[in-house]
Amino acid sequence: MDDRLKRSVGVELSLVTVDLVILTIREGEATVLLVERGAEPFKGRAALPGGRVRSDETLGEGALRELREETDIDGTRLHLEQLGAYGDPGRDPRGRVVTIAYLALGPDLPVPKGGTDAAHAYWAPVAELLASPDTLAFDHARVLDDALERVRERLEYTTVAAAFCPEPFTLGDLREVYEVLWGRSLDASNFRRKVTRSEGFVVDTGEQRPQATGRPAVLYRRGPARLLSPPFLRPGTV
Amino acid sequence: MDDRLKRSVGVELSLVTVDLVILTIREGEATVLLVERGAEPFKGRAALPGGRVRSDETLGEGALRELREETDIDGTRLHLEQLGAYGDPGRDPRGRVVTIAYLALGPDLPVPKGGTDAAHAYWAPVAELLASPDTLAFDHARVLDDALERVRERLEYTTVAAAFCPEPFTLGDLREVYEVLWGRSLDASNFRRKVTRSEGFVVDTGEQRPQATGRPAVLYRRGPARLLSPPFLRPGTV
DNA sequence: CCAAAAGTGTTCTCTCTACACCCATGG
DNA sequence: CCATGGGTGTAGAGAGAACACTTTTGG
Repeated sequence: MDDRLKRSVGVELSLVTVDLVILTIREGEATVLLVERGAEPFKGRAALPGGRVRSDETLGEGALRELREETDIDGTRLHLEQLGAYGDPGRDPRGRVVTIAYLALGPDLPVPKGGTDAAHAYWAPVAELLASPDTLAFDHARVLDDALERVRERLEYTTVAAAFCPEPFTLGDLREVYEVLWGRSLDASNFRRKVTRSEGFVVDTGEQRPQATGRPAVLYRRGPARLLSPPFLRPGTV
Repeated sequence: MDDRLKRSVGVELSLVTVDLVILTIREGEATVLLVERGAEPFKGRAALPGGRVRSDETLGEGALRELREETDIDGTRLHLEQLGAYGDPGRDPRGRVVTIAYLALGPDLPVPKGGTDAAHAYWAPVAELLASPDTLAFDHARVLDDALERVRERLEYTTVAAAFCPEPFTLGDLREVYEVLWGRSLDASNFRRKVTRSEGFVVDTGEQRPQATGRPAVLYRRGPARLLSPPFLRPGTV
């Protein structure tokens, strides 16, 4: 921090942090990565991973660094986008703390246990957290809520759903992402048409994967398209 | 700021500001409210109105306060939403400054001249600013760019377009908002059907307004609906 | 053969689009 | 009467919803 800045503004400074909402699908449930806080405030409570932004990095770089430090996940392979800023006075008992929340979406990833900073990181089902919001430290329940709504909306207008699937994936895998996050079942045949007719959403690998039961499914990879047009609107929002 | 916080984090603190992108339509052009900066850095340059967030207010309250102080506009009657956080190192020569940008949409408003803080506030056409981005201080050209794209998207999925029209307004007025911001002309009859069939978008007042030329138009007010479903997709995005 | 999931086809409906056409006003 | 913008009607194309039906595997 530049000395001139400190002098000119006196004590009107804030602590700025980044928090990460890292979502994935595990065993048919939307799941978020949490850490157990090791320091006050909220020591011992569950919280979103995050930390202070350094003065020589962008907000996005800070998010990637915290992701690596706290969870040992390489974020460059995840979908990462800014969710918003949270700065209500009183959201942190220490005083004014503004946090920039980031949304990270990825396939089910193993979280290393033991040895590292990430030792205390674990996956938790989103549904339970939203049902009892006081589980989470700070205003993280609200951040999580906003993140989920953002994801549901992103599924409608973009191809990010594929970010949840480890490659290669079947159209059934992809459909499960929508079904879990939207909380409703979709017609498999209409879903197939929608996805395969959206240019650049998925790419056929030519390979197949035998299923636990039923006919083997063709395997796909993520395509180059990022936006869905026309969009894939949630049924029942009308 | 709590003393504990200052001690615990040392100098890793940032200045947090809010910046406002206040958009309106004036004479058929998208227009943004700017101020001439009265202090370094960028003294004398055009910039988005904004300022420091106080420690006892929310980010949104800070945005409303700055709006009032710098432009004398009562923001409670505008559409106000958070756009995002901008915090690249180097965006402010004084050091690390994180700004939370807010988007404000409203009808063409008179800006008071003289006497107040708002004396140096004025409307500027957006097109010229985007064509020569170095006109604006800091990274405000990028913020403005993001704001415009956000607005164009909001027009598709929400009823905010009506926020640009002083009440009561005609469907021609409303259509102009779309045409100006999307940069293309729309079929008037299809537009009418779309709007009047979207429940709660506009409310018929029963009154009429004589036009400069042609048949008088029915006057409407904003309806209670905030979301458009089905959305009103931009033509040609496909 | 049966269950289950993949994948195809069909029909109905709704929306968007384009464009023709009528209405009401000022000049 | 004419130009102009408001407002209505209509035919065609395309997308989505619902659902019947076929295919391909494991058990």
